[in-house]
Amino acid sequence: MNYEDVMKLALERGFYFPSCEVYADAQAGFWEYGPSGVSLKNKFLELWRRELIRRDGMMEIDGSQIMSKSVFEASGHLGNFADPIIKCTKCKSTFRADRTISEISKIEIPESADLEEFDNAILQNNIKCPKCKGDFENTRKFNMMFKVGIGPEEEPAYLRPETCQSIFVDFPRLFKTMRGKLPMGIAQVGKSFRNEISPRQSLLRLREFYQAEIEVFCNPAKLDNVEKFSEIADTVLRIQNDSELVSMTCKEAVESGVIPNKFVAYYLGILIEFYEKTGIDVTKSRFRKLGDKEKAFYAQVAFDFEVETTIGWLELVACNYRSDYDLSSHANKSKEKFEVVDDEQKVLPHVFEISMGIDRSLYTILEYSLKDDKEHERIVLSLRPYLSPVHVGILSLVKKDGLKEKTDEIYLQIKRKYDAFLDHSGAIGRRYRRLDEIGAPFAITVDHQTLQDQTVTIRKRDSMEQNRIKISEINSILSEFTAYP
RNA sequence: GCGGAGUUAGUCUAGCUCGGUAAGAUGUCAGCUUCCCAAGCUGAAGGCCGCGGGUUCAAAUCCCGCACUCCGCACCA
Repeated sequence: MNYEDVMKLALERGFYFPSCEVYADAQAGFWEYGPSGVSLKNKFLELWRRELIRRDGMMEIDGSQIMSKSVFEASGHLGNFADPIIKCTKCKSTFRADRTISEISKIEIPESADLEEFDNAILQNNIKCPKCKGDFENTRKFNMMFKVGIGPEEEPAYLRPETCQSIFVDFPRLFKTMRGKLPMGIAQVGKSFRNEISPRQSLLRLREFYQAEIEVFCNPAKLDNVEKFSEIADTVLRIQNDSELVSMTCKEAVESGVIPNKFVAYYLGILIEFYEKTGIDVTKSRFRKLGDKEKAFYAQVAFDFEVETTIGWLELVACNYRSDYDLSSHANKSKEKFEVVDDEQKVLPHVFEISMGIDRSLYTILEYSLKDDKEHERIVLSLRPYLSPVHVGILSLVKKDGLKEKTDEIYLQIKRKYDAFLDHSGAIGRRYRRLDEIGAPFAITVDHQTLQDQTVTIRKRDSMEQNRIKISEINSILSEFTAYP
């Protein structure tokens, strides 16, 4: 199913919808998760914790969203997380200064250059607005961070543009107090904020968005000394290097040099094993190795994990080898010591990060799971049972003859343990269809026979087949089939 | 931010040319009936027609701004 089908489902069934929508001054790029969306998101994150955090023995923190100016001076975001832009005085169109100059005059100025360099180049080469030939205003920087004023004096601080900065800043304390030992993974789930020029496509480009970030701190001398590598040595990765897409095992990727070392390969391996369990078809995915121009300013080696969707390739995860960029910057700025002892030697750890876009991942899971079952005239959200917002619908075939009461009784027995939805009203087929649309993998129906022999029917979402089971078996069956893998 | 297309009940759409205080389908809720896959009947709720201003006795309809959504450009998780 395509973007519009997913969007419609999201709006109608409470997955997500625009923020502040009743007001005309609502800004673009802000969306809210409804009940189904929150339930899906929570389950997705639980899977992430199981498959990455616990699997690798990482620790998880929860940092502030507002961070001090110094953090972003050190991280480089104040200087680099900004585009030089120029605005036409006549038609008010805005352009990227570096791109416009290179297109018209073939002069390459790095985007981090002084603003005067852009102005000079524009003057000397007589560069005019490509649309209306008007003159440009002076070049200015558009920083994508949201600035906030703290307290009555409005002391400047910023909403974090990525969650990981608190991980870097907290690293010395965590290493000391949590008995740290390299390699050490620290993870965080939370909101990040970027003042995008043009937010677009609901969850896919937001100004306020969720990230699940993992920063693994390691000894740069030991990047090929990875005990756990054997766990993923035979896991297949699809890697796009330049224009060529190749499928190879992690072991082959390291041996051929496509991936620089076992350390990076291990994390790409467990990442793809995680995504396999979300229901996304990983044969439609790739790790795209980024060229120098595409990489973020802090990255030494970068792979984007992308999945093919109906609106094109979508970047879900950025995997960056950040070297000691962050720790040395924070060490210099703060004068704190960020070195740690590994094998009786002082080292400044290097960092490999797995920066996951949660909202985009959830969208992609929905798109891959949503099916149009034309034969039975229904829309089915075939989510993996452990990700479904509702695990089971509890239905009475009819309300009368005590069936309603019996149904309520069963619902009460299981509602704390499972996400169960109780429904008595309307035709039974209609209720099954509704459950199909929110992805409930099971429906339990109480009928007249239930009152005689304490059995119910259990219906499976994907096959629509029904079996009769004992009430006493409901718990063990649901427990088995809604369990995480 | 630019260019193009849109915005009328939860959803989809009619009405706009030719101003006269909103229509249908579907969905939702309640009841009856049937009793295992969107059946039927009855009833109800739900819309300051994206927002603001103007023209007019009167605006969903005409005019002007703005916002948002979608498609391209550029940027990114």
